[in-house]
Amino acid sequence: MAQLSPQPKADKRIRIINAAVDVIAEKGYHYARISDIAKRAAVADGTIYLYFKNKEAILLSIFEEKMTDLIVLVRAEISNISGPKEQLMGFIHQHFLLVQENPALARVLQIELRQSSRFIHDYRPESLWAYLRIVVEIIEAGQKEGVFRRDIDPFIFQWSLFGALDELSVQWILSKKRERFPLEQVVHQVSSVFLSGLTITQE
Amino acid sequence: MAQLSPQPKADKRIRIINAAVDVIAEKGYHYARISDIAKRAAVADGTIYLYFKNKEAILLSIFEEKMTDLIVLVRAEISNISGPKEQLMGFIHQHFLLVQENPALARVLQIELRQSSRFIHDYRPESLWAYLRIVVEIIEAGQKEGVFRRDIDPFIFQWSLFGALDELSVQWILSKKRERFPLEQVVHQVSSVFLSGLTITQE
Amino acid sequence: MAQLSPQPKADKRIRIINAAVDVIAEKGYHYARISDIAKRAAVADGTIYLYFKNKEAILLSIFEEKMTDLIVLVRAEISNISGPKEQLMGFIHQHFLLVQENPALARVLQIELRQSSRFIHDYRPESLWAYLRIVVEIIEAGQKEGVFRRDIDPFIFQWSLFGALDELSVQWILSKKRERFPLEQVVHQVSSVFLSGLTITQE
Amino acid sequence: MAQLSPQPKADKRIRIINAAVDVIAEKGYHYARISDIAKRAAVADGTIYLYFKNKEAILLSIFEEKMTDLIVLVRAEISNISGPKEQLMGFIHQHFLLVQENPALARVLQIELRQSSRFIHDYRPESLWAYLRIVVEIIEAGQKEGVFRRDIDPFIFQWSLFGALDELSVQWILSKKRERFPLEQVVHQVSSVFLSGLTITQE
DNA sequence: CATGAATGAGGCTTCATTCAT
DNA sequence: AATGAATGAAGCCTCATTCAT
Repeated sequence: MAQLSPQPKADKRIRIINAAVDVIAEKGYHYARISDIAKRAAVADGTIYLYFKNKEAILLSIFEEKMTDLIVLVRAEISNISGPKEQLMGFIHQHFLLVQENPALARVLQIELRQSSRFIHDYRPESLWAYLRIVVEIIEAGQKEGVFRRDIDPFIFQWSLFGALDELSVQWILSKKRERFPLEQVVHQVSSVFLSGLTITQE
Repeated sequence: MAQLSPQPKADKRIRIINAAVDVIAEKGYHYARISDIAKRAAVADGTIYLYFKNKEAILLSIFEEKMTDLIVLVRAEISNISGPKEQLMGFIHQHFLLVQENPALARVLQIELRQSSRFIHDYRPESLWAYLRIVVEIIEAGQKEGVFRRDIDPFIFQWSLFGALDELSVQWILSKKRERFPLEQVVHQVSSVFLSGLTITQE
Repeated sequence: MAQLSPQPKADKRIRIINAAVDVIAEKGYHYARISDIAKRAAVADGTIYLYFKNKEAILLSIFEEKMTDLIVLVRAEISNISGPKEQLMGFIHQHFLLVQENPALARVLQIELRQSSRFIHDYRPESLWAYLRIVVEIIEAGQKEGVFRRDIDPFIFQWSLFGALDELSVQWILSKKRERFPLEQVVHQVSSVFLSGLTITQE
Repeated sequence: MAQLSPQPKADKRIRIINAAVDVIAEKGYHYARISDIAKRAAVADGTIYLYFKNKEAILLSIFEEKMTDLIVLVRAEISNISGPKEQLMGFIHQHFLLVQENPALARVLQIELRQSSRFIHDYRPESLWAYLRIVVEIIEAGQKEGVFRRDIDPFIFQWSLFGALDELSVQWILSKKRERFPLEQVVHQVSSVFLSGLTITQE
């Protein structure tokens, strides 16, 4: 039995995850069939169950693993930037950059994930919190440095910002004519509003 | 034969819609069974199909009808307020008030609706746009009056604000300990950030 | 309440029967809905159950009543003809004439009736036998007169003839291009074959 | 674990087809439940859908596949016979033989098949035409040889004969007391009538 | 580890029939 | 007698999951 699989080996789990991202992004979680994912991953249906407990576990694994990657990536980018305002802009920039470069993943993480009742009801999305912790840290640093208003609650702010980024991303993903909707401009506008709202006004 | 039905003629259609809101909010669209909705509405399963073409039509009807109500309500409230800043605060206030008073409906409108593939793929959520048009009108008025920054794109702003309101609502709905999360404070914080971000700084 | 119904009155039963013939001919027995029949008859769904026990009873009533009419009609025609050969030709002619003039009824009697499991399994189609008795009587008369072969079993002959008439009618009804398939020629051919087969050859 | 399944690998598809023939013959197409067929075939309900697109496809497959078999069989028999008259008798004989040996199949092919609206409306029953082509070929050969009357239209004749065979088969199948109705005699009578009707009379 | 044929639970929907008016 | 809104039983079909090979 020679090497037949296009990719080396052992990556079967990764192939399944990536296939799942694509298929779920295309059809939606509830309309994505295991057999679709298996076919795209070029494995047998049953093989999926060697790597994942069930369909929902795939979704949660996507979330866990991709978010972990993203956090590492974003943290790395942020660490090269100095100044809380600049870091927050960097975060916003990175977020949209990732959306732009991984629209399928973005769609799964932002829309489809919420289809899992476990995700909504029981699951504690630690990874999402870890992602947003980046924002909180920037804000708290800015507040300590006296750059950001102390009366802003970082907890509420993080969800406001995330909600805005999320919704704009969704609208961008769903948008038929994305050219009318350049992400660079979105980055600029969002940064402008949130930073103005956050920054202490020198009066 | 005493009067048993709580609402003698309270139209079955309304009963079904409200039952659907409750059940879908509880279990999620895909896990809400038609028979659950029928039972909650105290009608036979088949009766639902006298009023709605199919399951998805219930979801879309909820959206259409409830959004129409909301728009009327919010517009009425806004019309009593003068000044763009105050109106925007009023809008934010109203949004969270409605969420607080109709958590099940809020959940359906904000989370479950997105489960319908038709909603995502084909459907044009005119009602949502009509709702957000309220925001756009306030902003454009403020820009004309010179109260709001002209460089803010109302289109992007509306989605930022909506995203923030939406996400905070969701978090509030999902939040086990809502007391730690008083909506009044959320209103204050969000208004503060978005208004500061939007308002022209007098320097 | 003035006279509103287009037809005098009391004819509701007849209206239903005729509506049923049309609808069943169009859609087939199992795909014809009671509500379709009711609509075509311009009565309420429930009204049908004042005249018929259930859906199957409509089908059987169509059979009973229409066959009774047909038998009277055909017998009347035959009685004007003398000579067994001429009478048999007359019967064949009448059969196709009726098919041609009442294609919907023909379809129901010949195709759709067999959809009723009761018709197939329990029901004794006396009316059909009465119809075919006309054939048997002609044959037996012919045999007595020495015109028809005595070795022909009228019982088997009646079904042969009926099968041939039936099948040709069905093919004619189903035929898209009935012009290629003129019933007059069919009458001629069928009469020719069956009469030659039946008549004593003068050798 | 002894051998339990009667036909180890006797392809499930064949088991399903045969089960469907039995169940449909017994209860009629519209009253035959998929679960009945599955039970009789000793497979799960879902398994049927691995082999057939839907219920109607089972019926059409029965028709296609069984007719193909029948045509081969009948052609083989006919090819051993010389002389158009003898061949036509052979055809009639074979037809009733097959009915006698496969009453369930005969019932499905002759009665139940017509329940499928697709069969009636859209479907072109090529296989049936192929079956009847055997008759047409015999007649045309006989006409060429001068044995059969030239004024007989083979197209009309084929349907007459088929209708007669069909109706007699149905009556035989439905007949409670088949002994009163011996197929050998039916063969003889039908052959006699149709051959006399078809053969050129030597006067 | 891998396969993929087989399973079978379960839901949406239809529509004949009922019954309060 | 007539209505037609309401009923609810029942079936086709899907698809996540299993398991013999």
